[in-house]
Formats: sequence, structure tokens, C-alpha cells
Amino acid sequence: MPDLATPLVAWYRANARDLPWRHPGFSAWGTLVSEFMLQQTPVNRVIPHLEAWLARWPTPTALAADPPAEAVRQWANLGYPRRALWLHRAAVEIRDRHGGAVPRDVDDLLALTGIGDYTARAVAVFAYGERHPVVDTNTRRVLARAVDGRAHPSAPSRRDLVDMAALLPEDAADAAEFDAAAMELGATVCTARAPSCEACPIARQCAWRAAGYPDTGDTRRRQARYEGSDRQARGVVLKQLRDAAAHAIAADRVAADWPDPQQRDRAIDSLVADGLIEAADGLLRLPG
DNA sequence: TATGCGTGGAG
DNA sequence: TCTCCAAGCAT
Repeated sequence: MPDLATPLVAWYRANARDLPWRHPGFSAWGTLVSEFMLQQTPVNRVIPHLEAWLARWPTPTALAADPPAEAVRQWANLGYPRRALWLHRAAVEIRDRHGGAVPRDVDDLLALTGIGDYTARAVAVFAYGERHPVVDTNTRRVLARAVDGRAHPSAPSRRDLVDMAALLPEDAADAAEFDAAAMELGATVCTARAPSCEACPIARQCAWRAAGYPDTGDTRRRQARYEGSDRQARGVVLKQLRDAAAHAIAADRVAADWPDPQQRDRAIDSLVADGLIEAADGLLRLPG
């Protein structure tokens, strides 16, 4: 297999975007918060929310001291609001189990609510300089193309970690840069749609390019329609509760104009089941 | 392993 | 307009 790390890291050093979490001295807590926010939400939308979040809660202990309702409100329109709840729970766990310090061990990180294979390794590597493969949608696409010669990665698998590990430089600092570089390439050059292969530092090593850019093996699952979905109904209900100046709203006044009353009720029930809202005495409110 | 889960921008 | 996509996670 050709050496991908050397040209990739050289390109990264010259072309990396200036992002807040790449600044020297950025805290491990800041890295953890940024990774939660970046789970399925684009960088440009995350940055202002991240800065506001860290200004309000500079440490896990500070967040843990406030009720989860405040986390859900501060999350605003970032999407997937369960992440706000999970981040709050993780902050409580960090306070109670780790003395308020974000752990650096991958297994300790994996044990925190809302942290999976990606986030655990991203924090261990980018905040602490540990040596691990970091696998996300970008690195999976870059490897699918450069190594496997396919336009799209196959379904996510534990094998992805092994494949990424096989390319990792020995030195931990080099490995961390390689992880970041593979992600950055996927985010800015080797993109899902219309990749900029003319600007790619590993075009000469790319199996997909060598094969003539075949468009085969697409196993992506289609996203369900959003308009009129349960997800949209949940979003309307939660937004109303987030924006409410009053502490609580009468249940029958929430999303009162939603066209399908059964779907509205289902949305409320599922939000309660998720712990994103609480229902009592005919009132709905964010979780205290 | 497959599915449900928000929101907004780009093409 | 409408489809695709965005540093995933829990179940």
C-alpha cells in the first residue's frame, strides 16, 4: 500500500482551516463539547454555538450544576436535541466519576453518555495526544476511495477502526495529525458530492482515480422525508417549549395547530420518553 | 445490524 | 422545488 500519511499530513499543515478547537490551549472540555455539537451538524453552524456554550459553562462541573433544561435551551436549533441532554449527563458523570476532569482513557470516555467510538477517540487524540485511529464519515469516505477504489464507503463496521489503524503513523503526534488530516481532506476536498480531485494531495495514490472513478457499491440509506414527519412534529413541540418565557405550557396549547393531533400527541409522548420534556398536571416543561 | 433522531444550506 | 448531506449515538 502506498504511503498516504506523508503527503496527507504535508497538505494538512499547509491547508488546515483555522477552527477554534485547533487553537493551542483549547481545553479538553471544549474539545468534548465541540465533538458533541459536530455529531451530524456542519462546522459553520457549530462554531457560534460552541463559543456561547463554553462562555456560559467553561467546565463540566459548571454545566452539571445547572438543570438539563438549561442545556436543552442553550442547544437552541443545533438539531438532535438529545445530544444536549446527553452532554449534560456526561458532565454530571465527569464530575461524579472523574473529579470534574475530562478523562483521557478511551474506555472511560466510552462509558460516558452520548460518547461512542468516534467521539471517544477524537477526544483522546485531539485533546490529549493519545494514539488511536479516529474514524468518522470523512475518513471512511477517504479510505473507501483512496484504498478500496470505491465512490462510497460500505456500511459502518468495527473493521473501519482496524483499517484506519493500519495506516496510522507510529509516533502519537504524527498519528493525531494523520487523523485530523484525513478528516480535513474528506471535509474540504474528498467530499461526498463533487470532490475536488485536482486539488487532492493523494490523487496519485488514489485507487478510485486509478480505476476511473467508478460509481459502484452505493449502500447509503436514504433519509426519510422530513416534511410532515414525527421528527418535524417533535421539533415544533420542543422549539415552543424552548422559546417559552413562562416555565411551563398547558399541554393542549403546545403545537395546537399541528394538522395531525395523533401525531402531535405521539411527538409529545416520545419527547417525554426521551427525557427532553416533562409532563405533569396538564403542563409541559423542559426537564428540571 | 437497522432504524429513529433536527435543522439548515448547497446544488 | 426537492434531494442530498452534515466530525454519530443509542437501542
